[in-house]
Amino acid sequence: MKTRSLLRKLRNVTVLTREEAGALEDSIMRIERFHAGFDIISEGSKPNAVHLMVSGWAARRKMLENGANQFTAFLIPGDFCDIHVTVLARMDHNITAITNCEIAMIDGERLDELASRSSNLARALWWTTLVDEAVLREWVVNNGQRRAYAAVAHLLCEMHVRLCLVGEADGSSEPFTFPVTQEHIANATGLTPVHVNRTLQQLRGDGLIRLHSRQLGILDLERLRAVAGFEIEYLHLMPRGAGDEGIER
Amino acid sequence: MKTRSLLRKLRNVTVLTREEAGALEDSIMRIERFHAGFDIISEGSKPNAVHLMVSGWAARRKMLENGANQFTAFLIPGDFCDIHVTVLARMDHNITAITNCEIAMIDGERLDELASRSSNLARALWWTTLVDEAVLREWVVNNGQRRAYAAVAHLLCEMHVRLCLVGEADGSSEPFTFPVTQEHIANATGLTPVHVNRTLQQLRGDGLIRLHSRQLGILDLERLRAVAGFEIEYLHLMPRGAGDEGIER
DNA sequence: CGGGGTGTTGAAGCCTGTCAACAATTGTGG
DNA sequence: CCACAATTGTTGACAGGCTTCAACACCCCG
Repeated sequence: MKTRSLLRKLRNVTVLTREEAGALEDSIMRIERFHAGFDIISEGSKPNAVHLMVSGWAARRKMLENGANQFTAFLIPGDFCDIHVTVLARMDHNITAITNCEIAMIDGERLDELASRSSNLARALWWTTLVDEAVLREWVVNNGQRRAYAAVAHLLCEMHVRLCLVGEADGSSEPFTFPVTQEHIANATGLTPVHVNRTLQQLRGDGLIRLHSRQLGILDLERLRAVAGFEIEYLHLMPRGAGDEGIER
Repeated sequence: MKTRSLLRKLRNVTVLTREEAGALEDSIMRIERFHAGFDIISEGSKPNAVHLMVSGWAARRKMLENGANQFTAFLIPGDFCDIHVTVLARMDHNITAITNCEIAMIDGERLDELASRSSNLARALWWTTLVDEAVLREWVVNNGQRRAYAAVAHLLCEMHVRLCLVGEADGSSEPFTFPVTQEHIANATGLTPVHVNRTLQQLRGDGLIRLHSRQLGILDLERLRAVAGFEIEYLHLMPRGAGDEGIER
């Protein structure tokens, strides 16, 4: 079940039939593995398959002339790297593996077919795209308006919810795997690694989080969300009303 | 021809038949007018029509608890405010009129129909969506990595190209209408109005732009793009290869 | 045991924010 | 068409958040 995470995510907002789920699974042509630090998709390339994250973490990465990197998204299991690439000629950014990753290569045309046969599935796939966009807008806010302390907190809140959606975390204060370095957080928030370090120390000192050896524990979710100005509505989890296992609203 | 700007934009990347163009025009139910400063669509609302910018400028605006505003896009003629809203329950941000605006209200279902009948049109609409997303990623970079000077320059470069695409500017150094206040630029770049002012003075002093009474003249496009680190590829203008009237690559 | 990546700390400086006042421009009503 | 008000743009002084640079500690892995 390489689509396990994806299905779990979709089922937060819709009901999928066994057939729809099976068809998704069957659209996978093969699995590819990438080592941490390597590019899964490179800027300028033209992917000939849709890439779906099966396991591991990756990042959308834009490079600047001066060598700086800015992430525009973290990709976790269940996320598409490039649903709809077929429309555009070339990738305008890189997708880079943060940890070792398993990527499902999906036949794009077959996916289109499935969507045209099941309006329900089409809507669900649309939903993932639009939520990705909403997250991206929130990243603009993070980089533009929030101070380091709130920005880092917000990022942690976002990832926590998204991880919950695919079952990689739960609503408790139990630590979950959070395999990014402080430099990765810096690339995501537009801060320097040094300042991320100091900011994390503050968050730890304030009793909001625990973050050690790639394990993140959220000690006081309510307060963390408060300092982050995190409002969960932008993730659009409402539609079905069920399936929100353990995610605090 | 309320779809004039949209058609002009789409024709930069594809060929549209007279029928396709006519069908788009016919999908417009009515035109609504909004005064500068007012919300066209509000956070939390559920639009029952697709909104297309016909004339004027608007902005996607996210509000923070402290009252701060962050823009996540400037909308100009030919841009959709919310193509695909039907998929999500509610707007997670505001669309605010910067100038007086004319908005075409389009029947969403009819638009879906058109797209399903013409894969060419569907692709073109997809293209607009994906370019909007690419622009959004670039805004993350702008807010995260670029210094004020480069960020403002980049924003001007982006708007210049986009205005060219719909015929509101050309490739010359002739001034064109650029109806935003320094506060708007501040909201877009994550800077304060005061600092935007100083940054614009620098850009003017360096002989790169002229900006007075809502008219922007780009005096040295090449140098402006250089200081901005502006690389036009992210706007994905290639596909058709023609139609790039006066836009410098 | 060694080495590279990662995390941590300190000092110094700069970019940008803040506050506040004033100038210029635009819009409005008489 | 002028006068006034409101908005927008401009300037200066000062503060502060974050960066930069550099050194060192830690940890995991071969």
